[in-house]
Amino acid sequence: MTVTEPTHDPAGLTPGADLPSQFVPAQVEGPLYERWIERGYFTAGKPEDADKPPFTIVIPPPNVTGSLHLGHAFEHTLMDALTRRRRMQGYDALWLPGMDHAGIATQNVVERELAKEGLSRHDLGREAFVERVWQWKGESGGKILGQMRRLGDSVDWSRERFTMDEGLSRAVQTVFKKMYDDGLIYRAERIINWCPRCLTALSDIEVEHSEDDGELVSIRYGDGDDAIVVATTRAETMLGDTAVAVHPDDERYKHLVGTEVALPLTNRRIPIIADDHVDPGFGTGAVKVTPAHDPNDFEIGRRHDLPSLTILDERGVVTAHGPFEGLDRFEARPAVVAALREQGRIVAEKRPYVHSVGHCSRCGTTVEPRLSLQWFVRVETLAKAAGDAVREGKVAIHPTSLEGRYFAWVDDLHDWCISRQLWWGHRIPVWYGPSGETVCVGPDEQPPAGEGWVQDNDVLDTWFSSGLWPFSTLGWPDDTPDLRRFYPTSVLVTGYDILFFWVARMMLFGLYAMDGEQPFDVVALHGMVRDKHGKKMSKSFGNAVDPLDWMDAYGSDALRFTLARGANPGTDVPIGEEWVQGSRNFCNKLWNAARFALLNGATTAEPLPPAEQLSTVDRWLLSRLSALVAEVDADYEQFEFAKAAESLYHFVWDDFCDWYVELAKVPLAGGGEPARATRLVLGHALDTVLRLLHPVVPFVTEALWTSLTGGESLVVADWPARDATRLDPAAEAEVGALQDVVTEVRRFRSEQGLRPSQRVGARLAGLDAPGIAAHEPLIRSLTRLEVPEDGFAPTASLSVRTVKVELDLSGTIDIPAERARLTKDLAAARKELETATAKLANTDFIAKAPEPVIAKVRGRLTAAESDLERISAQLDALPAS
RNA sequence: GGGCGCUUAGCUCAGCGGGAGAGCGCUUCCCUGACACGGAAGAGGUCACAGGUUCAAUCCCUGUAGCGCCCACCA
Repeated sequence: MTVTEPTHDPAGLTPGADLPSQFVPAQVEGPLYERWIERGYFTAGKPEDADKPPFTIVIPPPNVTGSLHLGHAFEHTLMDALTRRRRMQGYDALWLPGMDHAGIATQNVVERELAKEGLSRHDLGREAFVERVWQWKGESGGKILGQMRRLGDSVDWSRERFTMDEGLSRAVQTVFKKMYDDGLIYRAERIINWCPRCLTALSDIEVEHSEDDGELVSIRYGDGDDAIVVATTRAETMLGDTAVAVHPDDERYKHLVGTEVALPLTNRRIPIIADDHVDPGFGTGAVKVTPAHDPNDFEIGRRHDLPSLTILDERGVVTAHGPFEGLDRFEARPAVVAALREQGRIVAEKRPYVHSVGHCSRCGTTVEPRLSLQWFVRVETLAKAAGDAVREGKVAIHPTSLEGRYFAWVDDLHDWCISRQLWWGHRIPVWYGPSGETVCVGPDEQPPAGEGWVQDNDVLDTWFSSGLWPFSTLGWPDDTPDLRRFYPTSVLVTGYDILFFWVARMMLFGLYAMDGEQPFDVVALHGMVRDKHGKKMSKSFGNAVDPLDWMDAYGSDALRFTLARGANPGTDVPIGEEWVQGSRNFCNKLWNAARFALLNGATTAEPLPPAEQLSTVDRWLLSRLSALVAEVDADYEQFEFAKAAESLYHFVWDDFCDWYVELAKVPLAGGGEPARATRLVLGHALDTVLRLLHPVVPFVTEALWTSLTGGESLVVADWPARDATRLDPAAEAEVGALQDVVTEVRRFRSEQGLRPSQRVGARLAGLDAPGIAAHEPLIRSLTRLEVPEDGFAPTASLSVRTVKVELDLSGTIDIPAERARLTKDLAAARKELETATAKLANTDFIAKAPEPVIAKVRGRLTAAESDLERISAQLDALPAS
């Protein structure tokens, strides 16, 4: 290492520079990110990396019009940590960024903007509207990119993609065409979920069900002996009834099956039919059948060849039915009931009834089942393959407890409605001819020319294009170097909430389009970020947090570390500002530990000396460090970020700062060979910890590491190797004993009310025992016990393990306090003795418990015995107050 | 209506067959020459309830209560 003259550099970016006493994230983050970008560290697939194994993550593309919320920050922290670690491990790591056009969501946002100007999309026309959305995308997308830079995301910006890119659009068209030709995409008239506000079809998962209050009314159809009573929560749909259905075995109605009944309020007569679907136990056992407005009824209608009568238009307004025409469905409902009541046909009054109602996941409007002509994906064979890929272990789902949800969905999937009556999205590449021809147009084909040909007006479900993301972003359908190198992707990191929306769809498409090759090897599912009381974050509830606010206040590292600490696989993450403050404190602690080390000449310029040349304390730290490397490495591998972060936190704060640094002050002050060794241990331990922490907290670690080592960058530094040779149980035991002694003396001091500044002379005995030998200076340093002067007169004593400490309290000992303390300890020791004795007296225990367990209890017994003896003696020796 | 999960310190959560843990909060003392975004020492829990299995249960099994999530075309 070249020796650099220390200069004042508040950012701490210059090797050898002085560090300020507080870590100031704002001074470090921007310059470091710039530097990383300039040096091209995040660019994958460079020629010189050709020999490295590839590692790929594609980002779950955020909605262009949005901004990143804490959930994104969480997800990005995990992906960045995985990517950075792999890069350090010597992989050619690609984290591919990008955004989603998010069809319906984006269109809604832009329409809302237009509404402020008093315009609708129809005022602009399709082309101008789409142009407007592109414009909006340009403005809005920038915010997300800025947030990603703030977070420190190590994405490969040269490969950024957007689902409406030309290349990705080609991929969409190619898949559509292939599926169309394979008969996996078809057009049909079906009952679909319709949003009367968004004016488009929705897929099943875009409908959210909630338990809503409704009213069940019973209506009498027909008169006299032929009368039949039906119940409904949607009275207005009776206008479209084309039958009444009963169960075939229902004796009450057998005589009526095959007859007709007059439909009230209209002059239509409708048949009474028998169908298994009807539950004779529910209500009256008779059901009104409205094929055009209920999926079940549609099926019944098909079975019985009933006509479908549509009575609501696309906005949910009643069409052409006398007095009700022009009424909204929710106005029509009470109007119809009132009219029926007037005719005396309401036989049971309205009854409150809670039932499940579907709502548009985008706008909350009650979904209307609607009969219409739409495009569908035939899902059966694709879903089977998607299920099998997980069953056969080709794709692993983490945590496995969430596999069940995946199977439940994939194994029972209805055909997927993919057409949307929107303008923003991939237009369906199908053209209709003047004489009813239908032509699906591939990406490199020209649409049919000539009079009368028109393209389908609809666009594709936004999840159609995001389902292609793992390969469309890598250049498919072309056989590109990227595709060959980086597909299948390594890990998919995403929330369990879009397991169905996205993960399952990528599986369907990936396996289909890539000839059975899975889109990713592992799916790592994370939970949702919640507020500090575990409540869902939402803007309307007022508990949503902009990650930028916390990054501004506490730094990106603090936010990232907080999120990582909460990342138990698959479980939700509560987060509050106090948590982030705690992480900020941790970063600052780390900063100051490094500052101490640098101030005291810590270095990595020379190799770590062999164990024989190191003190017990040094060997202890390196042993702990060795265990830490193994733990953290294994935890990262299993996506156990919370555990990894926790281990690192405690190593840094407890082992390194509270013990090692304090202990190191003694040899450092002494100089010579011990000081030299200490500087090396400080340097190497810090170096390793910074490497281990870098994936999670990239900024502080980078700033400190370059200062400490003078190295180029942690981003491209090597990941620490596990090294079991530094494990040293003897040193750990010895320092454990030392810690016990120190803690006990401190406790004594504290309970005696002795201030740290108060000089206390003490004589230490029993230091000849193994483990404590030669640690007297350390003990004195950490407990602030002075070497006794002439005329030392001990007035108090305590003993821990083999060590006896006699103190000169100059007659100020607080006898009642000491008696209370000892009495409490005595009681604890007695209890311990009792339980251990009882256990060992149990013959079943002796006979059946494994030997190590018994040995442990024996050990506890002897320890308790000696404690008892020791404490009793101390109590006896205590002068009467 | 199905399926899954949760109930551990004031709060948020780890742990999971053999001596109850963390962070924050709380109490006392301390601005000691890395750090007050700090240091030291503490208090605080019949691990929801009831049975069962076991030498041993917070941990396994059964049931009860409360909470949460997902799925579902029952009028």
